[in-house]
Amino acid sequence: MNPQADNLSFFQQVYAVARLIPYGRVTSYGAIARYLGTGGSARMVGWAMNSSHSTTGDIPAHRVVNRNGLLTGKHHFDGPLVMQELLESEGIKVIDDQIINFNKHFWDPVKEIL
DNA sequence: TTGCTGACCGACG
DNA sequence: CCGTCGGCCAGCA
Repeated sequence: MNPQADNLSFFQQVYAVARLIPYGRVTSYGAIARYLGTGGSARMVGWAMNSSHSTTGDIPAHRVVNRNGLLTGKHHFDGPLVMQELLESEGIKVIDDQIINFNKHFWDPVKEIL
């Protein structure tokens, strides 16, 4: 089979969507995974973010949180407080690693991107 | 090469 | 309500 059957690899697709996240908005790993059609591969989305530091281009990984709006991956940044600071810098309130009004800031690629 | 782990999610009991 | 399990894919020992 052609490894290039699809346009881009799974990781590349994740990076593409992550870059499309608008300022002051957040999304979840599962939402991205669902948009890619993988659904259950939500873990790979997080793994892709882990490799995002290796990729060229700005990947707003701080705008990607888990389904609960919890900053689960904050420890993977330069510091455990970097993610929260970045979100607050964009007008998103974060208390105890939990995004306030998460639903209001939530950005679903499936609904936003057609 | 095989096996385990991982920034998750949903279902089941 | 809470604990547990399976699924998905890629990287690493």
